Amino acid sequence: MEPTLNIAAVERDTGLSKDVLRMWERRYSFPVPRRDDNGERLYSLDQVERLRLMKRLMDLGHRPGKLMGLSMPELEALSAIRHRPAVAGGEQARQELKMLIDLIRQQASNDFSQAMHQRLARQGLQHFIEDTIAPLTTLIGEAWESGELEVYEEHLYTELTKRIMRQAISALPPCTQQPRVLLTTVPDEPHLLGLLMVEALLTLEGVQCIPLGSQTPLTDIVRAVQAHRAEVVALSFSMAFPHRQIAPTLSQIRQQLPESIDIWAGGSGVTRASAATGVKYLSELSDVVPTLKQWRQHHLS
Amino acid sequence: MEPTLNIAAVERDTGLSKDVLRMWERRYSFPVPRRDDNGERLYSLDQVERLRLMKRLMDLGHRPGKLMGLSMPELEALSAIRHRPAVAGGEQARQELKMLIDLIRQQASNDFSQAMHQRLARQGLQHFIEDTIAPLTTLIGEAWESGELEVYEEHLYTELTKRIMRQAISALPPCTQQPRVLLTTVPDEPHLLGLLMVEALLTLEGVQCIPLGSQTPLTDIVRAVQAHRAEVVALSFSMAFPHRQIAPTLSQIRQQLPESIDIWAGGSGVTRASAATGVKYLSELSDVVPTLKQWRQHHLS
DNA sequence: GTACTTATTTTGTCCTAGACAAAATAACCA
DNA sequence: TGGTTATTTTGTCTAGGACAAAATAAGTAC
Repeated sequence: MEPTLNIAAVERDTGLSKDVLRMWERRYSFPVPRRDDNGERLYSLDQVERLRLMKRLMDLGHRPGKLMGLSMPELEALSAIRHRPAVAGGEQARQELKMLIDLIRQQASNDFSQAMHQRLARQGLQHFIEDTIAPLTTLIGEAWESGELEVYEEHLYTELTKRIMRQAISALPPCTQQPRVLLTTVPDEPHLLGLLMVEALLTLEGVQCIPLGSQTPLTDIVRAVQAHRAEVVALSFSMAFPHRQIAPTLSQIRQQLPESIDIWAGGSGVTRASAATGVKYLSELSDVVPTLKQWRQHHLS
Repeated sequence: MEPTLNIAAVERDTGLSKDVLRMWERRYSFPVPRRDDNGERLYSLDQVERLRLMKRLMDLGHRPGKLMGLSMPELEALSAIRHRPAVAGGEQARQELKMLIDLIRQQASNDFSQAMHQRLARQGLQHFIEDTIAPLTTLIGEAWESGELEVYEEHLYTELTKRIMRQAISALPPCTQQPRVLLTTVPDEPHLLGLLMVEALLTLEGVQCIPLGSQTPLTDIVRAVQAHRAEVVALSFSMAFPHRQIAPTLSQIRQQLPESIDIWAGGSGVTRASAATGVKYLSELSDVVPTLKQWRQHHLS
């Protein structure tokens, strides 16, 4: 007797909303789940598996209409294609990073943490971020996109890496220089790793950071900015965040904050988002420090 | 021109689902939002504020039907009532904890972190968790329930405390003893602090912990257990998690895992949940170590 | 009065099916 | 080839009906 999932469970497991699941059934005749005595949908594990794959492909820019006609092997083939260029840097550097990922895949968390700590000690925080964490996170992202990595492996990587980052940040001396930057993500966006990298880079530049963690309601972001007298709000959006919602979300925050306060939006999700007025988009990690310098030049002269 | 929120924004800001918002409007005639040209709901800030308050009260066990008739001052009065007994321990201990909370409220994050580090060094990890973090988190919870604390203050507390905890955990030596415990939360449950306390206590007992962070899809929890050959899955549910969903969620995981694997469910949310078969409920942090000892006695003899 | 069982109310989540706007693409023209 | 305009695609909103599980009230036995 195979287990089945109701529509709420499928929403949680796939990230596709109930509305979308029902609409696809209406429009494309997929997925058509069984029904229980009460007429409620019961999805099979196969259907959920396919939906997860389709969601992953859609986060890469594919459209549901095109994916519907494809068979499972065709979808997997599509997923294996590299969509973005591989990590820059020498072949040796790349091999080293691959080895770190292999540790995650072999469930060798202790070895992974130890190796990362060593790299941090050797490279120093700034280079550790630029040359290890950033490219490694990109590699992890690519591996996930192409289906080589399980979600739980990505979770483990993220959790272990967050620990190292937070540890490194709290080892830095407290800062008192301008500006004060409030860092967080909006609801439905749990990914915090990119923002931690930003926080580390900013802290290295002497910026006072106020880290609110992830998923702060917009109302509370606005209130926190006022309470902390922050001059900048930094928000991050991942690929998985519904990119249609990014611009309206940013506009809503913009609307409730005085013009004098900067909003910086970053993360791999923003590249596919339409622009909101009065918001600075940082598409690369390397944009952070120049944007900061620009702010200081503009406000501290 | 006052800003207005559409139904999706209200869902994000209040945690009340669109279905619930529409149903309340139909049933109780609150909230009745304005409509745009397209007939879509536009909620005012006042309505959202009231909804946030009602959600907080409902997480405490109040029912919407009773709350609907009340005025805003009456709701606030209701919220100010203590629902759970205050933190145990002497008056002096309590005052010290209150002072820590005050640091958060004064936006003195650095002072807070420093004070916490001092306490950790003084008390040692085990007592730090039992005598500082656990009661402090309870106090924070109470302050939030009674409306004394803003959401962003709770976020800041959580983020700073998570950092200290993670730092303390990674300072411990790697463990090799049985069992292997996989720790995570389910989707829609972002609160990780309680689980970090459990992880620390378990690590102190020599347990191998596999921390997946928060919000792992159920499918991936199951896969991770298999891949890591974990013997125990520890899940945590906060007050804010829809308690109706706890039992079905746990049952679903139970269904997909072999009987030999323990499921431990904890957090302040589980006390209001109905029971799922084959799941151990840990209602208190102090249940963790006894439950572990029981497991070891049962499996390692 | 207390403990237990049984009705009733309350409440959230699911359902169908229609509508529309914004984004993405195709078609067109310069 | 580049830029503008139509068309298609897609997600999200809408209304109102239905039902089951949880919570409460009512009833019954001790």
